Amino acid sequence: MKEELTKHSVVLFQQKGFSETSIQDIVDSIGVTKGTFYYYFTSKEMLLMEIHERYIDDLLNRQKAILEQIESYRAKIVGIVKLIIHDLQTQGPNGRIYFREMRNLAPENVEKIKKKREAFRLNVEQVLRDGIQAGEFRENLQPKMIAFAILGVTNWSYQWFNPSGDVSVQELADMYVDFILNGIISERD
Amino acid sequence: MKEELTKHSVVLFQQKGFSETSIQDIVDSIGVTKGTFYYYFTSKEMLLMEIHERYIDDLLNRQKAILEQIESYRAKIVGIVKLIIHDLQTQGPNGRIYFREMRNLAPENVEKIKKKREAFRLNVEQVLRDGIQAGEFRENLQPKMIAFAILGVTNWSYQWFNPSGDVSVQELADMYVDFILNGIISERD
Amino acid sequence: MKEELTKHSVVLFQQKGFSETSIQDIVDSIGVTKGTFYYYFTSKEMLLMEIHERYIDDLLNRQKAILEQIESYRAKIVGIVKLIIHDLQTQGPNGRIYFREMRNLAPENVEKIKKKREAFRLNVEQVLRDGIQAGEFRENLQPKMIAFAILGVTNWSYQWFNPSGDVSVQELADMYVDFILNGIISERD
Amino acid sequence: MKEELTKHSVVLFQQKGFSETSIQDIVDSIGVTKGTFYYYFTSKEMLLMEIHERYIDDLLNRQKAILEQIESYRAKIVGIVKLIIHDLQTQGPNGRIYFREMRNLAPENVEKIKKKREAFRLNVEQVLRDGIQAGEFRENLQPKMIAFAILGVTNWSYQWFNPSGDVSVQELADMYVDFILNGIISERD
DNA sequence: TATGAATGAGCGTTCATTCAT
DNA sequence: TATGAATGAACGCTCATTCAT
Repeated sequence: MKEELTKHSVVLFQQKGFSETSIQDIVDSIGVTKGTFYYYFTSKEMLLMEIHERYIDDLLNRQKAILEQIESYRAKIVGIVKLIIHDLQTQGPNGRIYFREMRNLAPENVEKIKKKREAFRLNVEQVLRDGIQAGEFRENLQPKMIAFAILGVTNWSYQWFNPSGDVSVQELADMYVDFILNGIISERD
Repeated sequence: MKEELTKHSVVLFQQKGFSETSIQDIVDSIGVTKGTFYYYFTSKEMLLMEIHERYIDDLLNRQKAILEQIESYRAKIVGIVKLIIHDLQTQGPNGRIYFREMRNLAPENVEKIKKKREAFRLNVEQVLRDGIQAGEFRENLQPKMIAFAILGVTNWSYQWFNPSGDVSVQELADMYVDFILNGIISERD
Repeated sequence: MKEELTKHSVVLFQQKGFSETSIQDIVDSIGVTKGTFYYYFTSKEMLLMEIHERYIDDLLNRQKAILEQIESYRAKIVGIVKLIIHDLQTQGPNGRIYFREMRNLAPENVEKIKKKREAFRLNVEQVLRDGIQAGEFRENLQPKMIAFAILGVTNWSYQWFNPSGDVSVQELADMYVDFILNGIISERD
Repeated sequence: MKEELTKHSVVLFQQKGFSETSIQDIVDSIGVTKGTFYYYFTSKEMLLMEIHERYIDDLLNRQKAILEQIESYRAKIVGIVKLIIHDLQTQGPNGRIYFREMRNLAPENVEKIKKKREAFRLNVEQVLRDGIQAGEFRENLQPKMIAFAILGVTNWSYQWFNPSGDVSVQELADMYVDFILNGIISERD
């Protein structure tokens, strides 16, 4: 039941937004009463918190696996990009909430989640830094800014990409890996 | 007064979100009463609509100028990237609302705004398409997806970039132009 | 278990009030679940009813003993005053509920308790009436009003007296006996 | 309207208790909506706070007048007793709330009211102390405890006395003045 | 004897909106 | 042009109670 509530909440939050989704909406969507919701969650915020935490924890775990298993820094970046893009299909709504609704958490919870999100980004930064030193990436890159740029490319796709449209998730991932690695210019200046 | 209301609304919406900002909050921030608000706006949604429309119209105008005045396609892309990034400083709050709060518009209004946002993106797409044909950009690019990638890099910065931090808006813009044009890889494989 | 539930309820009711204490609070305080509560009590009101009834029945019994065993009417009054005041220490919380929470009983239960409370008071009244006739008390007293006055002095102490403070229960009882018998004036006019 | 709301609230609180009276009950009783209530009061607690404060402030003012205008200490005590008893008629419901519902205020507000209530009692204590020294009252009295006893007699009447019954407020006041001054015993032992 | 899941009614509160002035 | 009183619907949440197990 708790799982059920979470699952339906995620879909609703993604469709209408956290503030715009009422507990009534959630419980109506699975035919139980509000009391039931509060039997499983102490508050609406706690539900959002759980969704956030579960998502980022999962992401961090899988990022860790990539960082440990793959050797070249280029391959690590490729792995992380593909990780995010592939989630579009399997975790779509979860991700869309994750990338939007954080304002509605209490300050202390925002902090907790922010730390984990930063950890994810800092890992990307570290790969870039190491890869620059190893000569795999260009020397004049600012790791921090470029990490944000890469995450911008991938995360932004959660705003518009339709996994069941013309372009498949695989194709998108390949294109973005190529874009990130090579840019768009036809030949070096 | 209408201007005043809009300006303060933008700041509040950006800080707390549209749903989380009450009309009371808005009018309190400039010391008038709710009646006054409804003298100038027919509804809270209409205010949001105006903010959106004004922002995207302005963006489209300036994009148009770039497209018309600059010759090379590379330069056009550079121009558009710099346009978005520079707005971080001058239009920060406006942009942040623009990139987030669209859910709260009625379907017909969403459609209206969406069309204009698409126009902006389609212009980027067109530049890419033309640039590919002209040999300025790599041939194997999918213009649509790459347009989204470029906008991802730039728009995402509205989520985290602090214009008064270590890195200036100019520096960020330069870095992102470089990233978009050249990617991160050190040398072609 | 029933005893356990009652005992903890009494303490909680006294601390927070009947309406402000939830069944959850009660069962949490002894580590069982709500189901258990409803196994032993048909409703929250019934618990309150039992507390009230038990308290007043006990009080009536002990009042009866005093009325039967002691001869002089003055001594009977002294006995009753001491009975109430001494309960402050042994029955504190019980008494405090008794003197406050009756509103939350159903009308028919209120009636039942009220009758017993009245019986207690009427016994005081009777002692006064008999004592006046026997010349032990002043002639111009209205027994009913004076009974209320005496109970006011004693019962009110449940609102403020701290049995473990400077003044002991014994001292308070002695003072109040003296006050009730002699008043405060220094000499007869 | 605010006055109206307060007046009806007082009656309802007295009849059913604070927790047992809903905002809906209050607004229904004068045919407005809940929104109206919250236009005038920031919370239910604030309403209770206002009732308390208004009542105790008024009481303190009138007590002050008595303390200043009347010379003998006996007369001062008589004045205070009559003040409280007479309020039964004019302020009945207000008083009944005052003597019961304080648990529902936030700690800081409880403190504020408690201080004022204590001031009232301490004034009685002071009169007793001065009166003892002046020889108007018996020497062996403990002012603090006796102050509580006197207030017990008077305040308790708010629990049972019906001003429109057999005994008038004046008669009750006279009886209680007599009781407090002389006690009930027929002759000294 | 005790649990735990579920209910449903109600509560205090918020808020966009209306409208007479 | 602006106010302030009022509305009414909705919201997050609580809680006494039920009941199958």
